[in-house]
Amino acid sequence: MRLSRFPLSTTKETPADAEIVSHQLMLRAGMIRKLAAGLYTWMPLGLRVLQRVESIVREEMNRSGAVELLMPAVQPGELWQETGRWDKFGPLLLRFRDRHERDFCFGPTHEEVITDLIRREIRSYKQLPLNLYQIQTKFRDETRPRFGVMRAREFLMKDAYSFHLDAESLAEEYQEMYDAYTRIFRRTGLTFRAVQADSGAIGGSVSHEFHVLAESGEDAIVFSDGSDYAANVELAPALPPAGERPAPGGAMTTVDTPGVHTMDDLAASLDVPLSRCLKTLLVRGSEAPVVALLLRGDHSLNELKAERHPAVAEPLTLADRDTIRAAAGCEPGSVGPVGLDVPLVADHAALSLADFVCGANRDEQHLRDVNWGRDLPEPESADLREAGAGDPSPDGQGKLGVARGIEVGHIFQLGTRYSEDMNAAVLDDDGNSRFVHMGCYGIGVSRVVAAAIEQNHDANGMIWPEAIAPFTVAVVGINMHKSTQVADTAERIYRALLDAGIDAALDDREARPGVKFADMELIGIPHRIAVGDRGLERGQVEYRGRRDTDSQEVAVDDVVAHVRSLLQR
RNA sequence: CGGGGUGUAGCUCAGUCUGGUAGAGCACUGCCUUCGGGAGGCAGGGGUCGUAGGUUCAAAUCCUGCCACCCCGACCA
Repeated sequence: MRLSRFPLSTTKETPADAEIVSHQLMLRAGMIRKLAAGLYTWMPLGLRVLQRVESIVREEMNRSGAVELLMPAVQPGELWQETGRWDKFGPLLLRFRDRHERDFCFGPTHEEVITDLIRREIRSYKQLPLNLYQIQTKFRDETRPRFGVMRAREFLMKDAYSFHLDAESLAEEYQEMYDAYTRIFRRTGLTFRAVQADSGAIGGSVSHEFHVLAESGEDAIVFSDGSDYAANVELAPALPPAGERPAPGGAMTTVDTPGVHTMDDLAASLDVPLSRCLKTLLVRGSEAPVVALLLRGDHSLNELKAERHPAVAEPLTLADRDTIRAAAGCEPGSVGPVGLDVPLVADHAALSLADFVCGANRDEQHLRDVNWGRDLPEPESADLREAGAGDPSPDGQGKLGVARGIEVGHIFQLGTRYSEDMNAAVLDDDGNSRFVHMGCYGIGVSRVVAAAIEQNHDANGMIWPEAIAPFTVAVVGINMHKSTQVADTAERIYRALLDAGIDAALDDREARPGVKFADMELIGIPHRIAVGDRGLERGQVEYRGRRDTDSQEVAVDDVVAHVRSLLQR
């Protein structure tokens, strides 16, 4: 590509409405342009990256035996009525009517359409297993689209659906997809992790998310340093502490704690570690109006775990100030379990405390040296807290570390949920009709692009992994409109790179060198060859990798081989 | 949906408090100089100041409604 004929449109200034670095850089580099909230045009530069990701996904899906098709983006509402999701999906589903007043929606996902297709097409177990996928634009009417294409309303998704006679076949295909996803994300050059994810009503570890690791990720994931255990933190169990609870020491006493309303205040004012304070959270109960959840002061509540506890009402609702005063007789900062007449559920770690500090259920007072069994009854125990760094791994091997990730892929065993609702069945070898088992497998293709930037950038801009870079090499002509020597050499190198099968850009714009360098760094081209009169006098050009701090001189005739050797690494 | 914020040139923003002829930088066009790390000079084009109404001799500025966008949260997978 000759950049003189390519609509590159970079800016020095960061657009005011972009919050995260990938969004800022994509706008500054001219990769995307906003049309409306959550709707973006992919400019030629951005589209090149998007298509590279798309190609990798397509190649590996095909390699895995999945077969590509393309379904309509617009879907009839009646299909969604069949599965009950017309109502359940709520405003996330963009609905509209055609001229005959029939209901339609713009597809946010395609389980209904593909299941409808399969029930018409597939009659026999001999036609199974089958895995069909598409790469297509989806629309989800998010209440708050944000972060550019990271969470857009319209986005590009690869969605695959597999169909099987039984659960065993589904499990095999699931593993096939797990392996394919691993190859896909490995090929993009990104650092990623597959983690166990919330599997909803189905149970077992039959759902995995694939996360690109990045500090700015919205999800926390935990992983063991002693095994391959990795999970979304919302799912990771926190093991009960090993060892016996220490014996009680001195008698319980009441202390005045004026102005103390937070756990940090409490630990500081009484000079006890946070880990020996007890946090009491009042939430709405499923039977009792209020239930107290007890946690160690340094632990935080895992909302998913709390919500799944039978005593807790769904959805999880923290008690408001009035409810707290009615139940405990004090302000939120002084609530404690001693003498509190509501059901108590204690996290395992909280239950192994001795001589702890907690609220006294009187304003501005707390209790010291409180002990389970002695000063109050032993409460029910449960796993309520968020697992954290340093915790033992749930599989018993190693300790947990915590990282942040961006969810770019999700694979799931659906079972017969949709096939039953929509009556998608085949005949087995005994002639019996059986509902097909289904799996679904998604990749947020456009989100991968943003995630790649979140993970790979510096003060000068983006740093693309070679596999998804918009161009692999930039040939920058220094003042090439003034020097035929430079123009000819740059042109020759550019053509030689193309002939070698390397995706090169020739920066033949009539711009100053500093502008060109800055642009090539902003748009993150992995390799750069600068051609200028100064070096050509000695038969040399300059090579510089995007992460390098210095350039190196390479003979004009060797530069293509030089780049090629770097690419083969 | 709740809370907060912002709407002035393509972009980043000043001007609004205290009403009185629409501004700067970047970008863009032309000319000159310069040109191996986001050049300088001169000249120029570009605005119904988000929108509708109101107050006023006079509104970007004050008042009211509406719209759009952004942030936090809840929601969603």
